[in-house]
Formats: sequence, structure tokens, C-alpha cells
Amino acid sequence: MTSVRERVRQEVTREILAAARHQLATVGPVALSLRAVARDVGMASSAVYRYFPSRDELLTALIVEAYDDLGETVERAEAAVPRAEHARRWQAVCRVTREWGLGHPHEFALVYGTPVPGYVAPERTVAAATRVPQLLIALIRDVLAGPAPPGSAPADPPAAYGELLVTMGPEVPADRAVLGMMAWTWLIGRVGFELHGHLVGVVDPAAADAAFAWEADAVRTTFALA
Amino acid sequence: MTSVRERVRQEVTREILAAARHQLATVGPVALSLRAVARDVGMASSAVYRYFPSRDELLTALIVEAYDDLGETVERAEAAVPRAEHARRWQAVCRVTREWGLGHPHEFALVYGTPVPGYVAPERTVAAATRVPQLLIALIRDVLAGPAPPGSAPADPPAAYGELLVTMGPEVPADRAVLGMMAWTWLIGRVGFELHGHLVGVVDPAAADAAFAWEADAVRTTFALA
DNA sequence: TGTACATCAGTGAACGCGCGTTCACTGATGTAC
DNA sequence: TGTACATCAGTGAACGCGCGTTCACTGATGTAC
Repeated sequence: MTSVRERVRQEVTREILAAARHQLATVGPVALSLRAVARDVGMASSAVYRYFPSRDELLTALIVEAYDDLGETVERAEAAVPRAEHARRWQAVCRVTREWGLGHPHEFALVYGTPVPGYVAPERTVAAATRVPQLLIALIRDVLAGPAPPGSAPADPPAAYGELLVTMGPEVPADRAVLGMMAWTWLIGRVGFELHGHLVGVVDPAAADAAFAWEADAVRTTFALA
Repeated sequence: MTSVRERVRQEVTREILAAARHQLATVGPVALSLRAVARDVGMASSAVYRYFPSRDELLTALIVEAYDDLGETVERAEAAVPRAEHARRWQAVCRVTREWGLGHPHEFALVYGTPVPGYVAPERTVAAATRVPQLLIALIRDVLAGPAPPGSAPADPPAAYGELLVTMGPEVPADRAVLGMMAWTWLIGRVGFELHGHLVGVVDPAAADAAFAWEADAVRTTFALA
């Protein structure tokens, strides 16, 4: 079945992707060039076209990889927390997402930063993109299955979140669903802010971890998240 | 005093900046090229170097311009709200910041998006960058000068926000200062999310304004902001 | 098992493009006497 | 007010670079008989 040719092809594909991953981590998505990748692998730049029909296809593969790497990392950390400890599950998602972003700034920029000019992400990236949000959805459901929390929620949100509510499921009230989405927005925005230097002179670098943890907890309690 | 030469020089500088602004709005900060700007103005690309010593200096000027444009726009809208109406002041800041971002996506990316590879922002951009946050600081102070709100705040944040607390002033307690900063983080993250397509399939475009307003209000009440 | 043909990976040269920056120059504006 | 010199804006050619993509080709692997 898998001929020699096929196995070699898969191997070379892996090599190209590894070189592209390294390029991405070094120079970022905008400066990533097909020729540099080919140089790294040690083949003619034209040969890469036997594996990826264009630079954009290579970028797409890297986007999926980045989403999956983040998703897998966060999933593993979240799964290690006992299911009933809702607060710690949220904290794990936040902490590991931030750590991944700080450790992979260019990958974070690739998926959550300014889109690369001229590149349009195809649909097949969305599955990988939703892995972390799925964890939060599961968390919200688990919280709601327990006793009702003390805090009073704000008024019902407007009828603008139809698809979100379908994704969340009928047992999640609209306000809780939107607050959950807001927590996610806060998380990614906060990591991006730190990465792009907008917290310089605001958060002391020596205590950055503790500051982040406090903020994540404040979001949790105020957004009735867990 | 102002010789003919000087006046002409200022005029040409303005023309270059206008062309650069137009380039930025069209192709974005990464693709912005000095040669294209020169072409737009109708002069040799080498002539631009009589006005800006490098492409980076031109970018810096554009960054300051963008911050100032956003700052002035938001300041004007916020100033139109009676000082005592704290909630509406917050809403005005949020609404106009979002509108500006949606109307100037490349400018928003320039200042709040992924940094341009190889470019390092000099210090002289920070003054313009703090205009909108300054509005929020003033708002928080005004709120604190009034009667204490009902909601109970979370525990004291860690000692990681020294510079922020100095900026806020001694009459602002630490938790309120950090919650205010978090609201700012949420605001910019939320606008970036919308711009970069991460809310597609989450927020119905037809009701996007109402959704945003609801979220901004939820942040206000839960973050004890106003 | 051996031969004839088809498939496909990889090469190297080339196309056409645009970029930032430098440099020697021309010609106009400003200044000192 | 007029002349001699200094300053400076703008030109056009050039340097050196890297990019994405195409194309005709060679040679190795796979397949049908």
C-alpha cells in the first residue's frame, strides 16, 4: 500500500514543515519565505512546489499546527485538574494559554494577531481554532450543572449571539454564554497586550505571573464563570 | 523667521505624511513602502530622505498620528457626556474606540496589532498612546469621588502594579485600578477580535453594535467601573 | 524475471518584480559683505 | 542693491538584495505486460 515513494514523500513533507516551523518561530509569519524554507531543507526552492502549491498553503498548514499545538497543550493541562474544581480549571486554561503565547510569540501572532497581508485563512483552520474555546464551553456547562452561584447576572443580552447559543447548548442561559465568550476575549487580548508591550510600565515584570493570575481570577468571579 | 524654504518644507512634509497615511490605510503597515509613498507624492524616492531619514522614522510618525487621531476622536465624544453620567462616559469611550478601529483597521493594527517585524517603537510614541487610558483614569477617579458602589470587590491584587498605582493616584484603591486596566485590555482585545474575524460565527453581524454595547455594559458593572 | 513505458521528485536557470538606501550631480534659495 | 559663496531640495542612476513562481530538463521509482 504505502509505497517507498509515499513514505519518502511524507518524510520530506515533515522536513519542510519542520523548517517552516523554525522559520516562523524565528522571523515571524510576514517575513516567512518559501525560499528560506527550501534553503533550510537543502533543496531547490522550486522543489517545494511539489509539496505545497503556494506559500499560502504552507502558511495554512502552519496555522493549523499552531492552533493544534496550543489546543493540545491547554487540553492536557486542563484535563489534569479534577473536574469538580471549576476555578482551577479556568485558571489552568488561562495560565497555560499565556505561557504558550509568551513561549511562542510568532505562532500566537500568526493565529491571534494581525492577519498576514494578502492571506485569507481557509475554512479548514476553524476546527483547530476552536479547541480551547471548547474547553471553556465544557467548563461553563459543568458549572451550570451544579448549584446556582450567588452573584446576580446582568440583564439578558441582545439577540445577537444566535450561533454562540447553539454551540453552547440550550441549558446555558444567554447571559452566561456571552460572559463566557467575553472571558475568552479578555484572555486572548490580555496575552496579546503583554506580548506587544502595552503593559510595559503597568505590570511589574518581576511579578507578572502573579498579576496575571489575579486578573484571571477577577474575570472568573466577576463574569460568573466558575 | 519662517523663511519661504521653511514653509515649503513643512508643506512637503505634510504631503508626504498624507500620502503615507493613504498608503497605510490601503495596504497596511507591513506593506507600506517608501518608494510607493514617493510615487504618490510625485517625487524621486531618494528625495523623501530629505524629510525622513528612514522608513522607520516615517512609520513612527504614522504611529503617533494614529494614536492622536484615536485619542482626539474619543476625547471629543467622551467630553460631550455630562461629567456625572459615569456609565455613559464609559460607553462613549467603548463605542467610539470600536468605531474608530472598524473604520481604520490598518491604523488599529499599526498601534495595537502585531508589531511590524524589525521595527522598534521609540519612546516618543507613548504620550500619544496614553490619551484614551487617561480618560479611563479620570473616569475611575470621578466614580470613586462619589458614593461607594454596592458591589464587593475581590481581594487585594498582588504588588505588581506599582507604576499603574502611581499613575492612578493615591486615592484609587489597588483593586479598582487593576479592574480599570482590565477593562481597557478587554476593550482593545474585543475590537481586535472583531477586526481579525474571531467573532465570525459568534456575533451576528446584523446586531453587532447592540452586542458590543451589552458587553461593554457588562464589563462596566462587573468590573465596578462606573 | 525482464522489458517498455508512465509517473513523479528534484534541479537550475530564468522572469519579473519591488524594496531601502547611497551618491554624485544640478539648480534654486538664503546669507554675508 | 549687488555680488560671491554656502546651504539645501530634488534628480536619476545605481547597488545589492530577496522574493514567488514557472519551465524545460534529468534521473529515479513504479507499473503493465
